Amino acid sequence: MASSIHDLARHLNISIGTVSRALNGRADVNAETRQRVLDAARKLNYSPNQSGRNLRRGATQSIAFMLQPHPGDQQYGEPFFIPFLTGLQAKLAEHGIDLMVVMGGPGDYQHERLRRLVEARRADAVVLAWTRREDERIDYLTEVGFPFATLGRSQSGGRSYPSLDLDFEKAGSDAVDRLVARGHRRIAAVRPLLNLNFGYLFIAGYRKALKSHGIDFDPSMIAAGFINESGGYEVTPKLMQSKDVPTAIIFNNDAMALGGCRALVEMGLQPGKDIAVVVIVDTALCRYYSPRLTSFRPALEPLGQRLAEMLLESMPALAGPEGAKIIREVWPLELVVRDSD
Amino acid sequence: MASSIHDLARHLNISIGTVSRALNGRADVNAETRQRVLDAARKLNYSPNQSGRNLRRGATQSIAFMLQPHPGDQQYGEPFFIPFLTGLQAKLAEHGIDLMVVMGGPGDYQHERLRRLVEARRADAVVLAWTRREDERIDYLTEVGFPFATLGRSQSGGRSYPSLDLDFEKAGSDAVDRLVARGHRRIAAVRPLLNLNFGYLFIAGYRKALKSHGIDFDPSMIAAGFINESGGYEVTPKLMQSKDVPTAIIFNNDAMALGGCRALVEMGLQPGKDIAVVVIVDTALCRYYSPRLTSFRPALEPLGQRLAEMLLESMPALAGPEGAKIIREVWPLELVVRDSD
DNA sequence: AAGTTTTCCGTAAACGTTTACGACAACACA
DNA sequence: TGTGTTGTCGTAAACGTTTACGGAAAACTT
Repeated sequence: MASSIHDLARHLNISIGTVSRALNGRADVNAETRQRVLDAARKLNYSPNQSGRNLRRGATQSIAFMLQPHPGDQQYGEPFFIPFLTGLQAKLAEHGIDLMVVMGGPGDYQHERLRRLVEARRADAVVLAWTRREDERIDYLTEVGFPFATLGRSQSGGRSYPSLDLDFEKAGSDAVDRLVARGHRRIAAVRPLLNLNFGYLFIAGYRKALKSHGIDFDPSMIAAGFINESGGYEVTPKLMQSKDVPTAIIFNNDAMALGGCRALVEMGLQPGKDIAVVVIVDTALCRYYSPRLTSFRPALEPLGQRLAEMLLESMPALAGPEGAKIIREVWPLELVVRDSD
Repeated sequence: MASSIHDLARHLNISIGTVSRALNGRADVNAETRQRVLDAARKLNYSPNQSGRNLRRGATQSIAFMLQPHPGDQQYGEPFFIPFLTGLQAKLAEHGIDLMVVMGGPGDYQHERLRRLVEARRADAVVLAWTRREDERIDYLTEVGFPFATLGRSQSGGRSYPSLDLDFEKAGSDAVDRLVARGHRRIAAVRPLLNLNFGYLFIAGYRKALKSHGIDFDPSMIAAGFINESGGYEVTPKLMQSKDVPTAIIFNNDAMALGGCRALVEMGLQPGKDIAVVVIVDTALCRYYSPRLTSFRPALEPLGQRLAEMLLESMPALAGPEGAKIIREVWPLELVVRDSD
């Protein structure tokens, strides 16, 4: 069943070298023989064995993404990542590169996994997510010189790798601006528990905006929880117990917001009426909840596409002769006004 | 940076053959030299190049899953697949096999993609989902003799491959039984639009149960839509326009149910009070909606684990000498009683 | 017509493994 | 001492590609 380049060559009475050259579009092969090779390849439906090609080329023509549960949590954040990966895959496919999503098990120590992947050279590069402020994966990859790009910023690894991030700081600040403009002064924020970078950025923007409006920062207006439904559900009641109750809550993502709203409803409060709710990272859930939640929405699929481009351009082997460009970008989040604030 | 088996051999003053044998745990190598090799391998942190190994072994030690948008729709069904893939990956990892999720772009013609994957031998086997009654992918794979397993049954390909499915027929029938027991006679069903097998099974169970209760089947009680939120939203009003309005609706999955409930609320009906709602495939969304939706819940992660086992046992190359066993199983869905019926 | 360039193709070496085969030593047995 | 047996290892071929190199023929040039 497995037809190799030898079969093809024998069938055409031609050398395997020529066949290979014809298939790979090199210049030094006669137009007519090339056509014959192409036809025969289709007829015998030959397609080159990846392992052989990889070995010879020293590259796998594929890029890995580690989809892993949020550390400390059991959530994959898939409503966020799936559209992102769709974009990533689409752009890579244009360059004939495969995307390989490796799933990290719940109890998996991600770093070991990454190490194996890199050392075995299963992929030519890797895309990282859930970036932390100090990220040992980034340190490791820069140290061994393995190509990668990150979704999200970090303070590790210098400026040696492409990264693409959303402007959580601006979104946090815009959210406050908007709520203040609508008359709120007691504004709470729900952030992720661990030291994920986007959590810091969000809160930084939140505090900056409060200050600009002359509102004192009150630590009891901030709560941290797992970034899923339960996290929001558990944490929201605490905010409502402070003596000076908030009139608005900004959630760091929509899963948390859904949990938060559930808690509010159970406390007899109706989101959007008795208390304003704004969401920073809106995946797909916000628009289906009633009331539909006002949110900041990232352009996930374009984000994936762009990161693919940036990664490719940073890799000399793939980018062509003009060499490696390290690009870093921060994208805005689009405000989507709905009914909850 | 890339340390090969030659480096290791040279460093130990030993032949590469012996190194390879030591690393692969073969019997004909002295215990002491094996230890030396292992130590040196760790020290130089050597790990075998996958491409070389793949080429020689004729196997990639990895299994592919195509995660693709539901055809005709743009949804990936990720709340369903992510836990499933987690289980799949966990079991495969026990055998040292990687799971490679290849993302199909929205406009992607899946069959071409599959063909490329198979012909290039990027993986040793493939796991299929979204199985249809007649499935050209299954026909293709059986024809070329490429190992695979399916999540879901099909009528294609004979009994030559392992398959694991949920008992949608029983769930459909149980749902009706339960609703009838609670006094309903006008029971509607919302099924997926395309000829996906689980849709047929669900409706088959539904009709069988109706018959057993002496209720005539009424075609206007069935609606078909995209299996996402919008699908449920669009289709539900039609059901409510029939002259003899349903008092209960069974949705084929939770995304559709959410959309359906949204439509009902807009019509002034409160799910769980004015009209009963039951969901067949509950991923994670049901429990967060209010009222919490009564549903049939699949054990997704175990499902993935089991399918991995079944696939492995069907592959002589991996299963060991006792050879290939083709297993097919159908698993029950667990009823979770909540507040919506 | 001889020299020079161009076009096309075959040869063979490499990429990093695994493994069949044989070699050699050590040991056992008669 | 000769013959088998066992344990351990080295040699070299293979897996399917790609590509540097060189050579023969064809096409120009003078």
